[in-house]
Amino acid sequence: MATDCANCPLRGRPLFAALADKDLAFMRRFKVGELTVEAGTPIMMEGSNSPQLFTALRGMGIRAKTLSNGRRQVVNFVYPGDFLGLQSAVMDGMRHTVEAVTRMTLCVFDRKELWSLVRGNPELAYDLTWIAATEEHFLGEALATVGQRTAVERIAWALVRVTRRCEALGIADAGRVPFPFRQQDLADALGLSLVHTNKTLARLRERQLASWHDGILSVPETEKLARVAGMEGEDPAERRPLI
Amino acid sequence: MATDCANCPLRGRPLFAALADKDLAFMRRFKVGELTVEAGTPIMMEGSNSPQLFTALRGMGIRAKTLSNGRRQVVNFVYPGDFLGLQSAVMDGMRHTVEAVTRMTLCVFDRKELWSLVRGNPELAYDLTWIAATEEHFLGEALATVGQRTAVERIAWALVRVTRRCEALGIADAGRVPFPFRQQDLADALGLSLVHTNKTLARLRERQLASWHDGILSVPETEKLARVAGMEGEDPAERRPLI
DNA sequence: CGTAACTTTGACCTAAGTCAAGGCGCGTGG
DNA sequence: CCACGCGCCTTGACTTAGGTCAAAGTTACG
Repeated sequence: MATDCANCPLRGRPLFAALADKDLAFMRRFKVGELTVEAGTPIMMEGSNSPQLFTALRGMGIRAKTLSNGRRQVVNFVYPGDFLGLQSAVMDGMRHTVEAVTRMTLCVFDRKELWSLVRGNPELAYDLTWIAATEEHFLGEALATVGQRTAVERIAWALVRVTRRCEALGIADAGRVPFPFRQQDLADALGLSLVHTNKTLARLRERQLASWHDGILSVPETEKLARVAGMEGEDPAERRPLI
Repeated sequence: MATDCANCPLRGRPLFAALADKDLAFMRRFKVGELTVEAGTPIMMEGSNSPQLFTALRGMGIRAKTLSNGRRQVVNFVYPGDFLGLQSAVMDGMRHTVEAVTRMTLCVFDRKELWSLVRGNPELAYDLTWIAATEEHFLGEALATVGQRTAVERIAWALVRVTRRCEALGIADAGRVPFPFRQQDLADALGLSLVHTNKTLARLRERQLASWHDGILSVPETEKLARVAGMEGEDPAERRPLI
């Protein structure tokens, strides 16, 4: 049975901004159900034009796009609270694939109602723009990372981002956070080869900066790793709207 | 003297979607003036929180961010019709620098009015989201390019994108389009070194696929270059809203 | 137990980076 | 009016970070 938005397990987490009562009411109407998928299931396909929008409630996934030469770029790792499908709604058709990596539960919205949401509820329309702009910002950072940083820096950057995100989500436990992906996924996210990713991770492990086993990433001192990444100047995950 | 939005030289270009009369009226109120800056002028600074938003009317520029190690990532090339400052408005403060590369004319809007725009005019709010989502999509492509393509492919990709953009804008003349940047800028956009960029451009020139002199890029057969880039599956610049 | 999906390691290779030196056009000031 | 300085492009010689190939561990599962 579906959770009521008012009792959403995510809302209230430090990461998410509070929502006014009337906006919550609107959300409730907008939400059409919940979807649970097994690990490995594709949620949205590149090119497809899904009639649904989602918010990840539980579990993790991957956004990726595949080039015509067969190579794959992981665009982002999906964690609870992420909104999926805005591109497909606003442009026409999805521009990347989203796939569940663990079992996931998703909040389902009706795409057709998006317009009525924008029309009827400016706060939520603003939040939507906020989300898109934030995603844009993230991709800018990722681009700068892949374009300008070395392998160690890239990996350190990614691990720090994930750790911070999980901390803000409240799913971190003493520097230990869920990271249920394969090394290949991380490699594809950072434009590195699997082998080099593996070796670089080994070096970070030796230096006691990060270890990652069995889907658990553990970064004892985020600050140290952030210094390795050369990300001193960066803002640590700010509060975001939850739709 | 400022151009009236109704006579905007851009509106009406094939690239841009038409705007309803009442939305135009709204735009007119939203617009507070015009700004002309000389080549080389920074328009928005990383970290700053400019009280203005802009739409590029004439001229070209660069969006870039600088990492703490001093390396620079060019995030995008700015052409007429691009909206500047959404990030700064919605998040807090600009996340990258925007700099004029030629003399530019910008349409100026009052950031404080953004909220009233979202509230009072759902069409425009939707367009705003559209713009952010499109920018996000572009950055995803760029990320995939820098992460997964070789040097030749990257450069070919960038040149094709610019050419297509200019064609849609109606500022292309038989495959010749304005591209007033330095090789260093292109290199920084693609995560390549200046030297390698130069040599790769030379090779494309020899193969008669693209030549670029004195700020003019000329791509005789976009399709051929697109094939070199490995971008067969890609959508050729769709119609976008102009704000 | 066998096999399939990941990770790890070692040996070798190459695309792209770095360094360094010239070239070319333009603006400034002597 | 010339020269010299500066910003940008070009080229060649050499180096290297990271890629590719290949094989052996490790688990998990049927």
